[in-house]
Amino acid sequence: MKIATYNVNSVNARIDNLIAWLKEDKPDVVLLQEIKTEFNSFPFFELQTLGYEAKILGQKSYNGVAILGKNKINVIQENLPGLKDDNARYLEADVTIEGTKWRVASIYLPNGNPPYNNPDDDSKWCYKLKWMDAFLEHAKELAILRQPVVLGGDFNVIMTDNDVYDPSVFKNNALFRPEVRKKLKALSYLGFYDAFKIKHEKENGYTFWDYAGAAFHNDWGMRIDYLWLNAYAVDKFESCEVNKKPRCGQKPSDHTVLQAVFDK
DNA sequence: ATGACGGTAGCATACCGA
Repeated sequence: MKIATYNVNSVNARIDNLIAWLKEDKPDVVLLQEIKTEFNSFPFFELQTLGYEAKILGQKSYNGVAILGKNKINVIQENLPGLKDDNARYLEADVTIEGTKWRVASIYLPNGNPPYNNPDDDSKWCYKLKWMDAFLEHAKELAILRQPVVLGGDFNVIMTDNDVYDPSVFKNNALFRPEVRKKLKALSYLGFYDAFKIKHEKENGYTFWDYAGAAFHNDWGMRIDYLWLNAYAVDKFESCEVNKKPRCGQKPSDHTVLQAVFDK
């Protein structure tokens, strides 16, 4: 059983890449971020042809999250409870696979910059902190579920110096400030495990490389996409890998796929 | 200190991302 997360940077601009990857890797559940489209323009048909049902929380131009599955998807939560949010960034569902009901969420956490490039405007930074607080409050509810839980997506947080090609460049960046690192770390105190780090202590695990300046070629990347597992999911957990192939071809997203394999 | 590149809306160029 394979669960993957992929920030596609527009599902319609990426449809060929997405289909090629789905055909090759055949994940059972896919968490998509930045689909950048609403319901009427989402490629439901193309995905159905490959055997995937899709549930989406869409938005025109920006943001938007989706969950794809080979099995029936029951949406549990659209947007975070207790947060008034104009952006489509959170979708949670139950998916039953071979008799086990999995709780999954597709998460697109706010970027939070400026103040990095405009110290006078802290609105986006404050929005990120508020969003993370609402997410952690909700994660406390998810932490008591007695079923496997996988929280995946683009968290827009670089947790350690090892997770970015040059920590000094990102010192004051909203992705790397101590406030957001501390908040994401709190997820582990709630009993969620960083799937990639369980299996890979030393590897950088980059999931994003900027389009500009040959960043991918030079491996100037960062690890900002995560799969967080509760204890029930860890029980079934077998492996977690970054798949760089979707970042290599024609017209790639600036992110790539992070996937985890489970025993049933 | 910052948007090179790339996507969207919509038709020129502004806004957004990390």
